Amino acid sequence: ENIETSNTNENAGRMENLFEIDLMSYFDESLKRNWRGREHWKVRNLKRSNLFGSGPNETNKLNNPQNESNDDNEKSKNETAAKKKKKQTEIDFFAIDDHLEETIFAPKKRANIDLPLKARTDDSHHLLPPDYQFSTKKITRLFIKPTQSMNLFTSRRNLEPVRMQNEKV
Amino acid sequence: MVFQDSNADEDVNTRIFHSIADVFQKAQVTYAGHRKHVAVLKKIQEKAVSQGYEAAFNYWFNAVVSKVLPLRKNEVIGDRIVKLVAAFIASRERDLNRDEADMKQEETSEAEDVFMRFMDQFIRHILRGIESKDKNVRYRVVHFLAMIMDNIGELDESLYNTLVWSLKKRIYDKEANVRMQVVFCLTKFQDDETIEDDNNTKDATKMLISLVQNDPSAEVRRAAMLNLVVNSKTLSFILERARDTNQVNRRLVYTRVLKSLGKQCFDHVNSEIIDQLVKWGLEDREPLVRTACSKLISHDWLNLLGGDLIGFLEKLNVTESQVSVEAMECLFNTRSDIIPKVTFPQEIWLELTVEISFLSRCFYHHCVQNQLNEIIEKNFPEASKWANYLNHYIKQRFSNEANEVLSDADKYNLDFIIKQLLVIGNDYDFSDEIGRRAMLNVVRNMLGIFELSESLVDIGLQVLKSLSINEKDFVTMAIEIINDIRDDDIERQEQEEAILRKDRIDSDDDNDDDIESFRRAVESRVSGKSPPEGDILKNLPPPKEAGAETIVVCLTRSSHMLKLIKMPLEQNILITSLIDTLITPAVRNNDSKIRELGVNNLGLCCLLDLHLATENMYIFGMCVSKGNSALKQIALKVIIDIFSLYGLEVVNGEGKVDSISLHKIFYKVLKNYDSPECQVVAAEGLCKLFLADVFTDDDLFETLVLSYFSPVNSSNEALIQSFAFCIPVYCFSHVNHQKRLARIAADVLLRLCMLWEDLQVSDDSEKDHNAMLKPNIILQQLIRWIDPRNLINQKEDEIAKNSVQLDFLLDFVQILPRIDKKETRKLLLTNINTVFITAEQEYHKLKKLTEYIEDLIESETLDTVSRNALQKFNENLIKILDAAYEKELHRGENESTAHEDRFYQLLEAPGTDSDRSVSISEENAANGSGKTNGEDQVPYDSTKKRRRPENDGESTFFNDGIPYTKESVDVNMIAKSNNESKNVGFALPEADEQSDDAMSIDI
DNA sequence: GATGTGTAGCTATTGGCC
DNA sequence: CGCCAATAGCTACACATC
Repeated sequence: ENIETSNTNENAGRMENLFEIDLMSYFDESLKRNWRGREHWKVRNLKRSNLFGSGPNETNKLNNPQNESNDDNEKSKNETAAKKKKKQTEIDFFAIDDHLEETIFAPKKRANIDLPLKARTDDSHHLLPPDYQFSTKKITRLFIKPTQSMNLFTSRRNLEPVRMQNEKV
Repeated sequence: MVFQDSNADEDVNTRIFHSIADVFQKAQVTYAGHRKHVAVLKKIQEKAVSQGYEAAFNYWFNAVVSKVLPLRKNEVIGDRIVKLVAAFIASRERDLNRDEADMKQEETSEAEDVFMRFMDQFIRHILRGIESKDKNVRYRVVHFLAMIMDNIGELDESLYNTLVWSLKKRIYDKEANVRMQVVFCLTKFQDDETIEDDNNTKDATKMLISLVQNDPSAEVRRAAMLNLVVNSKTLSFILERARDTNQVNRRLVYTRVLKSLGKQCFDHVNSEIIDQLVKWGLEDREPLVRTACSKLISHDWLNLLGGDLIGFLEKLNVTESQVSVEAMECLFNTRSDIIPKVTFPQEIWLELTVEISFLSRCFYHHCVQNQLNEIIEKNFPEASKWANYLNHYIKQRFSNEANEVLSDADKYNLDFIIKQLLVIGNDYDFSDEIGRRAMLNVVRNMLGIFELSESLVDIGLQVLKSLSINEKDFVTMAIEIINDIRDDDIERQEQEEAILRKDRIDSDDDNDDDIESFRRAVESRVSGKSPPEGDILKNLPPPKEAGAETIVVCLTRSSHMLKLIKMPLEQNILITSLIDTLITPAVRNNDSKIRELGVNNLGLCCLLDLHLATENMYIFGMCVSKGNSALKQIALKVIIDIFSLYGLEVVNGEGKVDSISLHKIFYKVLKNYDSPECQVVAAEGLCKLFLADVFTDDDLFETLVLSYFSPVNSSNEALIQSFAFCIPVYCFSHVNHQKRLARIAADVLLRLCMLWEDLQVSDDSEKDHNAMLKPNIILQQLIRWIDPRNLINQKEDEIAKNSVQLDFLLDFVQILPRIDKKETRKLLLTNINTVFITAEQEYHKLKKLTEYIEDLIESETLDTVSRNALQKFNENLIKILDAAYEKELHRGENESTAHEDRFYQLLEAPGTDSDRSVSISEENAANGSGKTNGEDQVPYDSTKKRRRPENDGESTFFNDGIPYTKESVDVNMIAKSNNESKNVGFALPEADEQSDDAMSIDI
């Protein structure tokens, strides 16, 4: 009996550990592009799990599959037509258009064709800030005893001194 | 041929036109036949010239080109014609050069004149469009120019000036594509300056340098980067792009710039920069950049150096390098073919250089990682020999003559070599007892060396631990080393003293005194009493303790030792005595360095014993609130680590520090932007503690979130990045976490909006303006954080039922009227449609929300944008509401009718006052906290009420109306808690009372 | 300024070629 | 065997549109 229970405990612990590690790498993976924070976070990150209707409109679409296919056909037709139009327009170099140059060389008047002054210089020189490489690993490590780390996700309210990792220098 | 001789002027004219048009007509369709087309054009031109119709040719040529100018970028027709013209011009110029080479002087000058006239008028013609209001025309003009730049020949000076002047103006064109082509043009003007002229960089180059840094378009910067001439002045501007915000630009530094630099790179770029570049490359967030960098190192550079790894390490300046470990790892991993070629002959171990020792360390590590045991055996000696080698270098470094013989650089290098040997030793196979003992001896002796550098102490102790039988053995040995150092010092002091006295005594002719004073000195040291005064005057006071320097040395060793152990304190008397004899006195010491080390040591001990930690929380708290910056930071780390380990057990109890006091300390540190480093520690630490559910206080969490958005912290990169990582991890890791944010989100938003509005009117220029995010961005961010779809471990139906965003919206619509400016409200309202609402959510909440929304639509004086957004939202909401109603009906049928009745009531009497006053919070109290496993002890409702604007003054932390400024932490709370409990609080004096004296506390 | 579409700049694979 | 084009597929960025 004893052996068995200890085994199951061990397994449970192992599972927990796996779970913890999984979660850690999940967050590291999904947040690694948001490191600059604030205005630099991008919408594309953490792709919404579109497993199910991701919005109120979804129901409508599901109700009218026929319309959709029709739309699709029309769309594809329109698209190809538009593309052909764009690509097919040839220029008639024989036609003489006296007004062409008047218009294309027309003085700019007031139309501003210049970059606004404040956009011409940038204090950051468009360079990335130093990357402090925050990660679950960094977060879980103790500050003054980096060889020891805590569990974040499992064992809420923690926290036995878990996992001593001797790290190489 | 289309045109033939004709007498009629008009006729020739039109024929020229038609001929040209014909070529262009055909050339626009395909690139095929361009060579022929160019030839035809040349023929036409020659014929026209020969007939005296040169001007006509030029005129019609311009005319057809004009037709192409309005074509936008990537329009193939435009591209083809541009290429055609460029090919024509290039061909003409080639002919001229060839003729010149063939010495056909007469013909050449004539043809050259024709060509120059043609170019002159053609360029003048297209330049007419360089400031066209049509961006496409501007684009095509500069496009033409860029393509013909190479073959432009010699220009008339006035035209040259006009051209340069026009281009200079266009580097600030609104359109990035125009600017990009201008860059291509400008590159041609810097060609002749590869010969460096020290103080006279060409205008074109200067402009490109400015553009490479300042242009808002990544593509323009890229163009400038790739086209700048490479010389000592430009190179740093080019290489700097390894940190460009644009991923492609970063990558190109490695795949293009550095690659093509080849060997020059090592000759002209100093090692610090190379190291930095490699570090940036290998640590980049983008895998593509990382692979580009590793490819550069492991293929291009390695081949360039002919596989010379030592040479490579020299280039990196290995002793100073930050990335050499990663670089070597990358090399070994991507080029496994070099592994068998690396060998370490026996002789080498006594002739190590920094590079070789480092290579061996990385190589050893790689072999261990990949279990290449044969290779290890082949190259690395057995343990006892290894110990000898190690000892060889230690002796060399620390022998008595060392100080005279070795330069500082020598010592530095020897330290480096010793470290590498120790790192290898740490992983060595010590199953052979003789080898183990040998190594143990060497390392033990080394650790006893007074002058040993801290990094060697660190790795030395690690090796010692690897060599020890068990942790107790390790601690025994380590403490023995520490005690020896201390005793030696005391002994030395006593000897010195004795010698001093002996000198005196010798002159006094008395020997007995010596022994007598020694006895007294020992006595006083033991008893702690000072000797009688008369003796002090006579003799030097006997030392009770080791000197300051020695204490530092001991504390350094003990802290590195404590870092490595996990055995509970109660099993280890030795450490307890270490605390009494070394650590506690250090904490009380007046020397700040010693005190910091002491606190650090004490902290490490606390991590081994809950009781000790509890006892010392007060001291650590005092250190944070009173200490200088360094001490503050250490103590803060200790507190956080203790909490991380033990949770709240260490506070809140008889004789314990109460957690509110500690909260207050955290607030204070978090808001003290005079010491940003401490802010970061506090932020990261608090995030940890919240994540581990050690802390669950809403107000403290709100402070965290406000810190993230607060403009005063905008320049604290580490803080921002810490939050950018931690807050989402927190929110997405548990429903309760997300709920916590949702509870405070509306309040956060309100405060920040008010702050933002204040900033808008204050005329503190644009800096402050940019320092803060716009409210709509903040809202988006908040909404994202509380989006249940981002939660981990959630099933679909759970997500659909989750109503945190709905709760937030209910708060949101209520704070909305408190935002003064219509503009701000508009910014917020346009984002309302991103909120996640489903029919699975609680019906009454949905219902309530529609009422609020409809109210908003009716009552508010709204601009169209907001109204549209609201109406769109409302439409969706109503649909969902209907669906929810259906569901509710079904459920009602199955379960009880009590609910149903209520819903009917709600439906039938929408919007009546009585209905509205059925407060949401009532429901929340029931639903909000009931399901939370009791983790959220604060009932949803009460927190919320407290936060309602009307009650603001009572107990919210930020009752001064302006969010997050200065001293907005309330003192009441602390005072209150102090009165209530017997807990120990911190008397926190104002800043002016701070002094180091406050630190001399007794335990 | 949110949105969808288009594009540049890659990577990886294939098959033909010397 | 390595080299090259051609091809498909990918993502972050740029552009267009309302």
